[in-house]
Amino acid sequence: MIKSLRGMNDILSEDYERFTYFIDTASAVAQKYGFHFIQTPLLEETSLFKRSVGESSDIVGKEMYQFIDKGENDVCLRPEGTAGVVRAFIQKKLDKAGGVHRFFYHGSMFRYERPQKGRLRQFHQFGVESFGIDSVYEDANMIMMVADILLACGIGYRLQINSLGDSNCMPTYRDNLVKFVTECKDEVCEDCIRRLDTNPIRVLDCKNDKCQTLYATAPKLINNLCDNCDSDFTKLKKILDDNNISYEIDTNLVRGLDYYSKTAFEFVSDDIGSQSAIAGGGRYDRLVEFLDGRPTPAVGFAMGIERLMELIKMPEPKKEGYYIGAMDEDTVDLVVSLAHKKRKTDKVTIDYKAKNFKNHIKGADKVNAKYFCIIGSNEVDSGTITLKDLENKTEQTLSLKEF
RNA sequence: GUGAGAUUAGCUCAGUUGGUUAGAGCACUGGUUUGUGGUGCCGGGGGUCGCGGGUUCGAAUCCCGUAUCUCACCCCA
Repeated sequence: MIKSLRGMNDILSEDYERFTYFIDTASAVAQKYGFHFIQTPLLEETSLFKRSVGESSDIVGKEMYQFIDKGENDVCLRPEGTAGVVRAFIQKKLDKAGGVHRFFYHGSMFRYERPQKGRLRQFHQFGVESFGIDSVYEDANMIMMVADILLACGIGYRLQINSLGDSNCMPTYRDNLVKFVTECKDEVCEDCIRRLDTNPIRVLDCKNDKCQTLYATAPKLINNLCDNCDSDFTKLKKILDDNNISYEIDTNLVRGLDYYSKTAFEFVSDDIGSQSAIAGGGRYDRLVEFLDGRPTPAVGFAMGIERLMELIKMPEPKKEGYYIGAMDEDTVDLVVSLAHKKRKTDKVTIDYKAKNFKNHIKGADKVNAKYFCIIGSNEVDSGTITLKDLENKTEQTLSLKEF
């Protein structure tokens, strides 16, 4: 038997119902916030991700589905959504057009990782990106949108926020942190030594207890923000307070992708295992210019749909459509014709076999039909059919033509 | 990439110190005498016990390898 590749799942039946329910719900919220759908290719030039996500990240370093295509182009399946949207934004010259551009997207992402709960090699994200607004109100707007989406799906969460500083205050802070960690280099774990070279800020969320004890006295970025970043962060907290969105400040919250600055946030769930981040995002004011666009402030987020799946509370399924059954072999033809006619406007389920009443009604219940009718010799003789409403348990008689 | 646990019917799982023909519940399917409600009753189909080796008179059971899943590390949505 040929099986799907490791970490790549089929989505069908109830999973598909949940999946599309989430996308429909999230899309509706995004549209209320004035965002427009954008679809970008699954395959992009590899350098796009090297320049945006960053070569130091694990994603680019070892998790990309990368290959040379038949035209000798170095390409890869997208590992995340933001880079492609930014590329499209620049390619369509929207950076030069000025103004505000707001997009949402959803689709498959690919990372060559060891699969576990909430982590797949092909997974799906719903995300939004907002270009052209440097106001912290837009950062808050993102957080409120995620909160609205999660609320609409009945999903509980904890919100963690932090500020990563900007090109003004971050580099100075990073140097100080490197100095601090270097001084206790003999005591920290191997991973942290590695992080000093690759991405020093990441030492802050090291899970090693010993490291955490050492870092308790490390300089905190939150205390070393420049005036602009500091006042924005204060404002962000006020907006969230004013709108009754509770949050925790996590000074160790570090986004894994290089392009983030200033506001960083993560929505986590305590009910889905160790891969607990269900949504994450933040500001990335420098990314457009890194990708050769005109400098444009931007902010966005992405949600991991697979991680949300088991948390989504679905609405009660409603009875819908018709079930038509034949009592005799020679009325099956009529049932098929009636179904064909009725399907112009409604969902219709039929069985090609003649059965008795009880068996047909079992079938009707199984497909959750709202109306039930059965065609036997009585109906053919009288030219009428009896329509039974399975919800209200009422019946009405119609002529075959009226049906 | 590292470590641990799992894999038996479509699904969830039993299966004794290795011993006849591998079971249950749910699901599926047929019947319940061709006309009014699902839940009742009676039947039926369905398994290369993940795959490949080995030990043994004999393996679902013990050993080795391998694939996949799960959990954790790493990383991230």
